Amino acid sequence: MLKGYNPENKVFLAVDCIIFGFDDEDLKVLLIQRDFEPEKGKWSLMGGFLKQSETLDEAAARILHDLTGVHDVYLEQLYTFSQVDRDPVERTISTSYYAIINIESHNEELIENYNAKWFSLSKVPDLIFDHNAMLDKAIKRLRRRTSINPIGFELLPEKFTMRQLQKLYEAILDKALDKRNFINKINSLDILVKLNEKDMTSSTKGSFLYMFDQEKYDEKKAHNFYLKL
Amino acid sequence: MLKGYNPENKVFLAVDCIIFGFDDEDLKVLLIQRDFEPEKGKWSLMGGFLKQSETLDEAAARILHDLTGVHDVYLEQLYTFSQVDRDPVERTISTSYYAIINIESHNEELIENYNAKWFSLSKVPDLIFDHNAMLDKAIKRLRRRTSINPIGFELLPEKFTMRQLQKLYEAILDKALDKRNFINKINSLDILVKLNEKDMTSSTKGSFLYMFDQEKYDEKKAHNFYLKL
DNA sequence: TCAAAAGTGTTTATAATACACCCATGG
DNA sequence: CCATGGGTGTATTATAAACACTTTTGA
Repeated sequence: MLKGYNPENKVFLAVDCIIFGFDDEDLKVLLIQRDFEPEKGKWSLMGGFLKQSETLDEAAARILHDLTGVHDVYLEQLYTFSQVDRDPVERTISTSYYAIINIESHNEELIENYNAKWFSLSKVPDLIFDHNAMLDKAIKRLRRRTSINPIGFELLPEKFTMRQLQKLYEAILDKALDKRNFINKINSLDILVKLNEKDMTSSTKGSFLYMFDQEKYDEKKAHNFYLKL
Repeated sequence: MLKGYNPENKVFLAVDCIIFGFDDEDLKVLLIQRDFEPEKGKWSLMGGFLKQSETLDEAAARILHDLTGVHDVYLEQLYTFSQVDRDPVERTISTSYYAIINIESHNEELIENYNAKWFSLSKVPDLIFDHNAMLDKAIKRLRRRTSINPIGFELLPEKFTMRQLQKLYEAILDKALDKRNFINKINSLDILVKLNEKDMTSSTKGSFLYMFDQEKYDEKKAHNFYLKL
């Protein structure tokens, strides 16, 4: 046997997915109620085990899809949790991933799954194992991330108003932003297209809709543009 | 058997440590030459397997100590690598950690281990497995990290000159910095103590030595102070 | 007519950058 | 006496922050 490749050292490696969504008001996280032991009935992140033939990235995408029907989202690795007793059944290490998705555009998929539900961050229940700690870490990362590279367009519908975008950032950063400064900063990034179209549902006056310019965004992202809010 | 806890899913979980050091000129990384298979004779990061009774943090500290004698350093988790064929022997996932240490203050420990050696970043050889990718990721993280929170005092002797500190930042960031601007910024952080003592080895005039004020540093770190260089 | 959201610029404060010369001394 | 690194300050520019009023129209 080669040094260290001792079967006694083998462990279960799980993957847990933290899925954020936004509904024009609150930042939410997707949880499922477990219908199996251990901790049956409790809420948890979407989790599963890594298989021999897949990478962690692939496992995260598979697990998310299997449990919620959601697919084609960009999942980013967050952290690997390894407390010895984190899983009461067997020694299990867990690598967590997080993603942010547009609630509306994935709702159909979710409706079919009765165990998955969105929770506002302020109303997240006690989760199994160390999942609350995972969620906390994901929130922190999302906040830091947001002020480095403008993340967040993934959370909105294709066409959105400045108000929606601002509310999104306020929800992520958990603080109020000045409307004029916000608009000026976003505009200075030059990654939005203003449409000749108004959203009339939000006010009597109606507000212009914007779209996100993927090409310009990709171009700028390559040089890591900062966005201090 | 409980859902998913299928022994077939078990994997080896390795830990690899990227140790950065600084010698007044270059940023270096500590590597060891393997004296066992696979890839015997090739250079690699300090690596080993996670054991059942320890966390990844503990495994990283143990492995670093076992292979180099170095102890009591702050190791931070970097990323978990999971390419299916990254290890030719067995399916092995690896969680990487990185640390920055003061070369001088750990040299005794290292001298006793003939297989460990410092390499300038520009002269790192081909490493085993995906260790070059790990190193690349660690360098990127270190650079980003450095411009958020002043890291780097760990890399210097207890007493150091402004020149040394500037050289260190230049080595980490891989770019030249303006002397006056650098000193002004560092001073404005108010975390250094200027000593009544000069280092005479570096020049005929001699340059004042500084120490790092741990108390002030901890105080400020709590509020995440930024340092843009 | 009024409530509710949309839209719009300027001023001020702070932070980042660019820049050049004299000093001290060991060899 | 000169080469080498040490030490120092100011002006300019760029970015962030604070701040208030007018517009529109459906209910």
